[in-house]
Formats: sequence, structure tokens, C-alpha cells
Amino acid sequence: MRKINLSDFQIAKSETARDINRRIILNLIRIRQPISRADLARLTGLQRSTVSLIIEQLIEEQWITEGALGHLPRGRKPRFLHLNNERAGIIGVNVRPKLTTLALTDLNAQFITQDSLPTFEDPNEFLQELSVRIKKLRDSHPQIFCEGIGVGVPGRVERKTQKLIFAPNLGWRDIDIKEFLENATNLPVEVDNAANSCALFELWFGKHSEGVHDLIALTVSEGIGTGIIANDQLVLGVSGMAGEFGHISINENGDLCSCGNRGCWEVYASNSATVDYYSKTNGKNQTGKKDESVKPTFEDILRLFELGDPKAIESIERMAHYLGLGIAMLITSFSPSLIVCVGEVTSVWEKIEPIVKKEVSERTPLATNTKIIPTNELAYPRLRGAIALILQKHFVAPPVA
Amino acid sequence: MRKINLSDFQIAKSETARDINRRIILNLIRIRQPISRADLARLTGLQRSTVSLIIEQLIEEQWITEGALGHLPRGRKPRFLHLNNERAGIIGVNVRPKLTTLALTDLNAQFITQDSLPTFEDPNEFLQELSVRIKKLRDSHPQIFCEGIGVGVPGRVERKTQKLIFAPNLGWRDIDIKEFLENATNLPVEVDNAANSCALFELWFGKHSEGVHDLIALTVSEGIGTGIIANDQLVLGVSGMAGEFGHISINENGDLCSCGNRGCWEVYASNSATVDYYSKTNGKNQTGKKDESVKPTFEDILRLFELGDPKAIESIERMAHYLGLGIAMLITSFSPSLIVCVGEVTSVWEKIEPIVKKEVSERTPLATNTKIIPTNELAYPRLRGAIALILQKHFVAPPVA
DNA sequence: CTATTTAGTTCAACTCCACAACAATATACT
DNA sequence: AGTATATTGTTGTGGAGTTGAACTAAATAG
Repeated sequence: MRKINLSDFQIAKSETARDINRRIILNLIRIRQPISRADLARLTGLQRSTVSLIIEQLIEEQWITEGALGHLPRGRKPRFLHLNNERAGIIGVNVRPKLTTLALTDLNAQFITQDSLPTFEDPNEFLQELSVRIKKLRDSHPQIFCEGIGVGVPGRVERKTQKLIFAPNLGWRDIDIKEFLENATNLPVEVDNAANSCALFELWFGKHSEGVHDLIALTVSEGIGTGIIANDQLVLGVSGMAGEFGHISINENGDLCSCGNRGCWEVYASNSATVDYYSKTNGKNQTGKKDESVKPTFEDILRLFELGDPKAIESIERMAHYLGLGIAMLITSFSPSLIVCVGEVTSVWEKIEPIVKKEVSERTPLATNTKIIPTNELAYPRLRGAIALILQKHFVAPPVA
Repeated sequence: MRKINLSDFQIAKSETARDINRRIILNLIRIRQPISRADLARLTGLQRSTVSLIIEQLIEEQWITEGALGHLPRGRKPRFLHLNNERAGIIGVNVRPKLTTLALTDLNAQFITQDSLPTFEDPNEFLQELSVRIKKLRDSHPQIFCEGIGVGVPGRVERKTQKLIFAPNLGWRDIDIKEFLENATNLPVEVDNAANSCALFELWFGKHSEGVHDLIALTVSEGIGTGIIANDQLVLGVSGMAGEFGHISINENGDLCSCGNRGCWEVYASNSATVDYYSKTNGKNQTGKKDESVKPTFEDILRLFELGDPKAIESIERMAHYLGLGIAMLITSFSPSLIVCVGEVTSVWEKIEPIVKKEVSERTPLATNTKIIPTNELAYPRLRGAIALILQKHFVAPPVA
């Protein structure tokens, strides 16, 4: 039950009914493809005649195509409908501290081409090179009409302008990626932070997304980010910076965080924190000259963990403890049906899962309602999440009232 | 941008456009009354003819009435329209640990009659007496058609059944208030926890609600509750128990809370916590025989605070410190444009505000986006929030796609 | 080869909004 | 007093959309 926003509403015109039904049908095709007109009529409750008219329109606008004939024990064979993967493409860009990946996908977010480039220190040089790469991507498939470019960035994005306010791990401030790329490519561009992108990926493409209306994507890397979906939509807050659970203090008098607060969750449960755990453990136990100078990366620690290195195990388990503590907080505050964890640490998820879940169940009675799973990194959640930024524009509920 | 829920959608029929526009107009009348047809046409962008037809319908169904004529420098005088306060009434019930208040209001949530009763220990006896009182309320104004009964309760309410799962301060468990009252009164009943009710009150009736789409109601009493509005609607989570920020741990190894977690926010910032602070401070500073036996109530401490009692000041200031710490958490996680504080402590808000805001601004860079205000207790936020539970059913955005 | 079943199309009836013309008031100016 | 102007609210026609019934198309069972 949503209150009508009286400073920004849409009245209904004669065409509104069609718009609504069209979108419902387009979504049903997306999820249940291949599917026939008759099935759509049954699923929606619309008349077969209405469905046929809408399908005619969707085919004309090349959103969908007719495919093979179906099989039935009796009667005329139904003609199957699919999303048209030939025509419409979306470009996704996943900006990460070291490497930026980009891809051209079809409407099902299946990759057509991929590319990557190092993330330069200088944002302008980087955006320049990025737009070259985007152009190449498009040129390689000139027959594909491109719907737009979705960009996921590791930082805080302002709601109205979509400007990147601050990306701590890139050192970038106040970068207008949207404007730059729109000018360079003449395509619509949507920018959001990586956690929100991942949340959208789970909502639109996640295997567990059926029937999920409230979920949280938890990105664990140098810092911790969360993207929140409640009532089937992103929770952005006024600023667009809702979901900074990584900067909630879990220890009032803990270490000072770069955000100004003390004892933030990410000070305890991020990759960086774990690297610190490892270094300190190391320093204590050995003379440690070598260890201090060569700080291991989080990936190093993961490898050592797999090899059974006791210090790595201690560090990772400490991280898992704090991940659980923070996840309990997410559940207590949001009671989502799903929490998806994204990040390097998911590679050892099987081993840390018991620790995380124990901590969670000890700290909240609501734990049973929420599934906690690692994302499938092979599905490229960040990159395809950026795709979802564009895709959702065409598939969301119509702007009404 | 909301994803369409494919397991529970509404297709558009011919009548859908009318439904949408009708609701928009009804809401505009609610907010801007008195208002003329011509103004409505200008505000909505609908044709004057369409507006007239919709108004005719709304008058026929007695949602609104025509009132006086307006004044204009030129031309025909407009006829003003209002919500019809004669016809439709809503009953609100505010269940609190000691006293339960109830009222019959008009569509503007203005009280027509009020009543109250002590909250019995036995829930069944209580509901029995409550339904008698509700009947009396209705009988006193037999000409008013009653839309339903909204009930705000101090406890966790399950989403689907609206059963009261647990109310710690009442000792009630698994009470089906909705079913009982619906059977007893034959009216639709909506039950939700007090914090959610308060949040709805602010959304629908709050003075600061214009342009507010994301807000949090913070109820501070024996425990701490939060009702969250994001994107113009309640955030309930799967269970319906989202918003239990009071049970987020702000100290990993803090005291055990009744919820099973340790160091919950409400262990530090609730009225009960403050009473504890006072008792302990007292014990230290004096011989304290008398003080230990007679534990003061929170209201006592508030009175002493106003009188300048140093121990009361210390206790309340400590409470304020922790309120600020928790509010910073709310802002970091949700970035709402408004946080409304409800509870006894608001009576000394002016004096604790600097402490709260200092703590908040030290702990989050997003602080400037969020207004933090005490509620106006004279507006009966809890009781009128219960009214909003029913009212919103008639005024929300239409169920579409 | 006919009956039955299912898919998809065609067309008249109804609802709703847009647009334009018109009726109803009220004021300003001559 | 009379006319021009401005504004509100109503009436009537046309276009867009859905419904529902009738119809065509296609496939299988007997």
C-alpha cells in the first residue's frame, strides 16, 4: 500500500490501460519464455483478443519474436513467443579499483561480447578510454540497437544527479560519469553503486528471486556495502545513499573509520580488516621483519586459508564472526527474505557458513525467515547488475498515480 | 522503479483509468481542501470535463461534498469541494501497557468521540471489554458509517495474519486481535505495531510530511521501536517484523537482552535503561537505602530533570547520547528525510536535542539530509496512526501491475 | 471423414479520456 | 444599462482500450 506522491504523479489516459497490460505481458514473457498467447491470456485473465493485440504491438516494436510451434495432446498448436535477443542490447560497465569490465548483452542479460581495461587513477583519462571501448563494443555488433549503458561503481552515488560523490578505493570525488558517457556515446546512462547493482541483479536475474520482494545484497571487499530491495524496489533514501550498513558502528568506542564514525562494521568484517587481522597475528607470533614489509593481499590469505594456514584460518574466522554479527543486524532491521553475499570471501563460503549462521541465529530470533547465500561469481553479479540498471527501466511497473 | 510482482498483479480493465484518476483527485481534495473542480483540472492536467465526471461519482458515493462558493477577481465563482466528514468514520485503538485509548474520527482523522479503558492482563477479557466500548462509540453516532477499526499494539505483529506474536510489556503471546474484533464488530480490522502506526501517522497526517517519501518513526518507551517508510510505503519485510532497530547490538559484548542478543540499542536508550542509570547513579552517590527500594518511574526522572536534579540530568543525558548514537545508525542505513521521535522523552526534547544532534553529526556525514524532530504528543500520533491503518486503504495508489 | 479440442482473429458494445463548443456567472469598462 | 472579457462547469463527439461472443485455423481421436 503506497501513498500517492502528490508532487509527482501520473494521471491515467486512455492509453494507460494498454501500457499496464503490455508491461505485465512483457514481464511474463521474460520469465516464462517460451510461452503462447493462450497461456498469457490464462495467466493474466485478459481476453485472448486483448493479448493478441498487445502481442502484435510488441512484435511490431521488436521487443519479442514468434518462435516455434508448441505441442499439445489436442487442438491447434500454440505459437511460442520469446524476448527478441537480436534487436535490443544493453551495455554494462563494472568499475572496480583495479580492473573495469564491460559487456554487451541481450535483453536476457546474456553476454554477446565482453571487454576489460585497467581502471586508471585519473578519472577523466579513464572515462575517455572507457568510451572508446564502449564504441568498439557497439561497432562489433552494429545490427544491435542499444538501449543504454548501466554503470556500477564502488562508491556513493547521489540520487538526483547520479554523480559519483566519493569512491574511497579509487580516490575519485564528484565525477559525473553519467554526463560524460551520455555526451560521448549519445546513449542513456544509469549510474549506481555496486551494492545496489548487485541487489538489482538478484531481483531481476537471481535464481532465488522468484517470490522475493525484500532482499539485501551484501558486497564485501575493501569496504562493505549493502543494496536494499524492499517492496520490489531499491531503497535509496533522500540522498540516494541509503544502505551504508558498512558504516554502522558495532562498537561505540572502536577504531576511527574514514567516514568519521567509530567502530564501523567494515572496520571489522571487510577484506582490509581481515588483512589487518592476519598481519597483527603474524607480527605477534614471529620476529616478523619480512611480514611487516610485505603485507599479504586478501587473496593471499584466502589461498593460505585453503592450505590450512592457522593464521589465515584465525583471520578468516574472525571475519566470518563479524560478518555474522552484521548480517544479524541486517535481518533485525529489514527482515529480508534473502541476503546475498558478494565478494572474494564467497570462494570459501562453505567453510565459513557455519560460523556466520551460528552468529546470526544467536543474535536474532528472525533468522529463520531469511535465506543467506553466497552469490555465484561466475554469473558476474556486478556486471550484470549494471545491466539491470538499464533493463529495469523497460520492465518496471508503469508510472501510475 | 518497482519490479512487477508476477505472482500477484492486477491487469488493467477499462475502469482502471477512472480508478487511478479518482484516487489522485480524492487525495488532492484531502490535502488541498477546499478546492474547486477547475483547480483540480489544472493540478492534475486532466480535462475539466473528466474532473467533473469523477467529482459527480465521488459525490454520489458520498466521499466528498460541495461547499461554499469561492471568490475570484473575474468570472464565475468556483464551487469548493471537501472530504465528507459527515458520512465516513474510522475507529482507532491505541493499546498501551497500562491504558488503552480509542476514538471515532472523521476522514480527516479529527476526533468525534474518545474513550479509554485500562489494559487488562488477560487479553480475552480485555478484547471483550474493548468490543463493548467500540459498540458504545458507534452507537453514540449511529448516522456515521464506519469504515473500519485500526489497532496499534506495543509488540510484534506477524505480516500475513496480523496476529500479535509477542508483546513484552503486556506479556501477551499469539493473540488474534483482528479475528476477535472482526467477529465482535463485523467491521474490517487492521492491526499493526505502534511504531508502524506512528510512521503512517506522520506519512498521512504529519505536518512535515509534504514531500517526505522516506521517514522513520522512533518510539521510545519501555523498549525502542521503529516504523520505516521507504518509497512512500511501510517496510515490513517477509515476516512483517522489519524495523526492530531497538534490537540491533551497539555493543557486541554488552548485557544480554530479552531478545537473546547482547548490547541491544534499547538496553542503552530506552526509558527502562534510563531508570537503571538513575538507580545506579543514586546508589553510588548516597547511602541509598531508600532509593534502592523505591525505584523511580521514567516520568519521575523527567520531573526531577526539569527541576535540575543532577542525577536525573546525568541519566537523561546518557540516554540522549545513546539516542543520538542509534539515530545515526538509522540515518546511515536508511537516509530518511525525516526521523520522528515519539515517547515520554519528547517532553524534554529541547534540552536533549543538542546532545542528540551532536552525536548524530559526529557519526554520519549524511546527517544534514535528515530532519530529526519530536512528535507532537498533543496530536495523538499513536491513536491517529491507528486511524491511518484504515484510512490508507482508501487513499493509497491503486493496485496496478 | 467427422467430431472434438485448442489457438488465435474479428467485430460490436461499453468505458474512459481528450478536445471543442457551449452555458453559466461574475467583473470591468464604456 | 450594455457590452466585452474572464473563469467555471457541462455537453457531445471521436479515439483508444477491454470485453465477450462468434468465427477461423489447425490438430487429434475415433
